[in-house]
Amino acid sequence: MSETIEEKCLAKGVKLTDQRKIIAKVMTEANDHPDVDELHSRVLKIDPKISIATVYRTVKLFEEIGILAKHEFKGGKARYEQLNEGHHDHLIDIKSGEIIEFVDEEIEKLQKKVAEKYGYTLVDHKLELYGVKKKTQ
Amino acid sequence: MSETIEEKCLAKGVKLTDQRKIIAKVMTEANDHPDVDELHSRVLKIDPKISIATVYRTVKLFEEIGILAKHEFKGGKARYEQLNEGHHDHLIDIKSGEIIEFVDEEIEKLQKKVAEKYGYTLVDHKLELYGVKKKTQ
DNA sequence: GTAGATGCAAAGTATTTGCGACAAG
DNA sequence: CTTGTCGCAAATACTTTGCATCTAC
Repeated sequence: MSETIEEKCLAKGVKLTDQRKIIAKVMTEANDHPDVDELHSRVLKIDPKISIATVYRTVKLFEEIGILAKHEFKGGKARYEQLNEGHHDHLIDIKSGEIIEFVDEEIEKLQKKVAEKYGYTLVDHKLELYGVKKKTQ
Repeated sequence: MSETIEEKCLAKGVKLTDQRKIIAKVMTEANDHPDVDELHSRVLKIDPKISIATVYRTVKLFEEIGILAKHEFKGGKARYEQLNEGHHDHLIDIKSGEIIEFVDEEIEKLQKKVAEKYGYTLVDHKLELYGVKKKTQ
């Protein structure tokens, strides 16, 4: 079911260059949400020749063919994460910057309902929660 | 209850310059979500001397003292709107760019619940729905 | 072999900032 | 008066792009 990024590229007729393979690998191994700079420096550790322009071009391409998701959280640079089957939203710790992924079916349903109510079909959405850790847990 | 922007500036000890008054007026009269360029050109019609730098500084200031909200919708420049008592979220028509404001108490409650579940106190959130108009309404 | 990808540096956008002149309180 | 603001232009931050070269298929 869950194919690798490389398989998806083949399926889409996208050329599999070394650079793309490396970027795919780094993103697959990442379990955070790196921005382009961060991604670039991780990629440089594998191949020090890859340019930042290629990284920009590649994340854009990967986003278009649906294997990466781009997030523009508050006041920062764009950050990316690998897109798997399961959709999720984000809860961001405004102190530490930590990002928690969550799914809430009920909210998803209500969103669809709101769109319908205004005569729209929901095609996408963005939900970000910003919070602070509670002291007494 | 709902004070004008000027009253809020006084209350916060913020100097009321002509430029700020004009920007406040334009934002108060706007019933859309202009970006800084658009705001600047509206402002120029009243006083052609006001610089874009001042507009940037002012919207930032107004955001800090809680009288404007900044939105960074998909792939565009930052857009602003006046913040009134009632909080609302946005439904964006991805074809026309039209923006519909909505409130859904149930979603709000669920968001708080999600944050709680992970041990967080919700301090802010962002919910944007992207949709296309239905043909048969 | 050829279409498309890469690296580089230059060009774009959007936004911020240093500074001397100026104005609000 | 004094502190903060303004306009200007230069600077910054992020991202895109033109072009000559190279590479996957």
